[in-house]
Amino acid sequence: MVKKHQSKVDITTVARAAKVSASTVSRTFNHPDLVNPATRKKIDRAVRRLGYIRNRAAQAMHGKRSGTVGLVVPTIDHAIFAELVQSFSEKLESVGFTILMTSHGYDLEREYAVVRKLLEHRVDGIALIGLEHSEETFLLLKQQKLPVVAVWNYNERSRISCVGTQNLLAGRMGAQHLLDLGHRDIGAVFPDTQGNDRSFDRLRGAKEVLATAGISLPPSRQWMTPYSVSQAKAVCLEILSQKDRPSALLCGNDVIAQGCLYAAMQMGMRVPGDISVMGIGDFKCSKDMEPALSTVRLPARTIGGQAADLIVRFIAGDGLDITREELQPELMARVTTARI
Amino acid sequence: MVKKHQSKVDITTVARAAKVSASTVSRTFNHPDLVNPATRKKIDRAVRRLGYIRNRAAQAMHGKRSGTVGLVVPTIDHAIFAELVQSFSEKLESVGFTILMTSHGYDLEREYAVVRKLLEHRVDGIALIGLEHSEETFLLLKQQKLPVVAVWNYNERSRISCVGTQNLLAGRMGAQHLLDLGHRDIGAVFPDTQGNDRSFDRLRGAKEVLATAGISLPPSRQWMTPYSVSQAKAVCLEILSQKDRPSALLCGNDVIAQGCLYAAMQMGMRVPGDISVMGIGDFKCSKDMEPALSTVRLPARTIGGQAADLIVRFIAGDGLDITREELQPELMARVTTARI
DNA sequence: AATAGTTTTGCAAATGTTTTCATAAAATTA
DNA sequence: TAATTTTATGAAAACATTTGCAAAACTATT
Repeated sequence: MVKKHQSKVDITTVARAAKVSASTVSRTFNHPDLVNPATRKKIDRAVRRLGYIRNRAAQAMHGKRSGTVGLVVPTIDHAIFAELVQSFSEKLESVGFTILMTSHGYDLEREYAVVRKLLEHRVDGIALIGLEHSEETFLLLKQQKLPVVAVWNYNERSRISCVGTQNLLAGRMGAQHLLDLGHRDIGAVFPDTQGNDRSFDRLRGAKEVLATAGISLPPSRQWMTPYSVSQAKAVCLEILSQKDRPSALLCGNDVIAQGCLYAAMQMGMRVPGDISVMGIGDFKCSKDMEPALSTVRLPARTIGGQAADLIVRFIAGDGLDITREELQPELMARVTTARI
Repeated sequence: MVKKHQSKVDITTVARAAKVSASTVSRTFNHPDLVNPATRKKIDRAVRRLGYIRNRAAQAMHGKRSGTVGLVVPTIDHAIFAELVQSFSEKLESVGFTILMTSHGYDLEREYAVVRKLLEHRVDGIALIGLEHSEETFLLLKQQKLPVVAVWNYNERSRISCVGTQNLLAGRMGAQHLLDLGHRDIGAVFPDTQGNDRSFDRLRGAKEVLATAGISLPPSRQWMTPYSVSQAKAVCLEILSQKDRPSALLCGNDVIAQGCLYAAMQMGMRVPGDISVMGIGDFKCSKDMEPALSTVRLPARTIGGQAADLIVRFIAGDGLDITREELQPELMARVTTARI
């Protein structure tokens, strides 16, 4: 082997090496059945020898699909979307797509920017978390006539296809559970609901249920903390140390609930003896916490999988009508909540 | 407005609408200073009106960079890489790159396949987790002359550039800490070290230190569990319930340690009173656990940030010499470990 | 052996950009 | 005002592929 393959090798390099035309090489990749097995073997060898790698960019220029799907999440830094993202991308990768993942840190302006970026890359489809997006984003997406799926939330009147649960229901279930256990003085620990419809709906659901039971949720019974164990713990330390504390805490999600648990533990309080703690989400390790966390299960893996299926179906060209798939949250009454 | 812009709008559509040539439109994007502000405004308007979005694929064909960086992780489903990935992509996104993320589930064969896929997409650079990869992968990467950075591990003789810590050191520090506290009967709870050099090195480091102290780590003192709170908890329940249990447990990472903590709690055992638990990693919430987890801190955010910097530098063209950046693990002695 | 049918291949056009080079227009200098 | 420099624009080639069409090479059928 005298000659090193320094310079970039493209399809014509391969063609020359195999003594065929570029078209034939292209065909070996895209329609192998149309080319003579013998030729195919020759070409295969050349490809291997030269270390040729197809250029998706060039393919994509022919209206061919790019083979990528965009995934837009608020953040990657948390357990929250981990299972969702994993099941979503597993499924898509299994049918040959690559995921272009971007995050925007709960900033809908930045979301618009990253969606644009994905569009520049000519993704074959886009999945977004949640149903709250800027008007510009919706417009952009509509204009493109691109498969789009909102994941995580379900809403019967959503402007785009969605697969997820009604967070409203989850909020209701959480509150109802506490009510059923006899709690009347309930505190809510939620993240900022700005640009976060999941959280907003959950809180709204909870308030609804409480209201019909004649219980209000005054500002003094609401606390705000981002989705962070640390910060939630800090907030809860304050809540728990005030003498007039609620008998139960409904948390915006399991991360916050975990913070609460740790706060209680640090103060030597018993859960659920001294205070009940209710989460929302049911993350992978919630059932293993000590005490095991009562929560409302949102079927993340199922959602991710179905969302992937849906987007694949869209890309395959089964129309683009708005499709909505609802999955049900489920009460997981475990140890951290008890009758008062 | 009579005519809808149904058909795909490309650069020439815009050019026509703005009554200029395609070149000028292209220039407005790539070298705005070369075009007359007035023309630029005209073009801007046309772009906006038509909803034009540049086609990166077509750009990429000109040797122009694709604006993407590939990130290959074993899994997205865990806390383990969350901080790393977040800081890595934050930094890259801030300079205009988009992340192409793929996972392989600790399978080095699949890793090869996904790397190939990234190459097809003509990423401008690739970051991989760890330094253990298949020979084929190394070959492929070398052939391509592409910026490549291995993240998480440091090794002075690595075959590719790397930024990370010596997991060996982390393992040593963990073991040493337990030794310093007087523990002589130590158990190790680690994941399978197959295809996971991080874990392998940590265990090796621990064994080394123990050996020099004259302590061996017989099979009966080693347990295996994947990185999962649930499964770690299950394994630890067994460990703790045997009457001849070690006085301290060194865990492969903080997720496993968390499982141990929960197991102890469930059995009503005191940590560190009845048993000491040591983690490795120092995840975001480790300091907030109750009791606060003693662990060896691996500076994930710093690693992610520096890796991103390095890859940007590579892409910018500052040569491709193998560069190695070492970050130090740090002992975080907290509450879960105590003098025997 | 001639014909018809089938399989395999290559040519050339097309895809959406960027960039080099040339040219026209405007601004500056003498 | 003429000559020179600068600025702004367009034409066309280039990039790495795919694909429609047609030619060439086989096979099968008479």
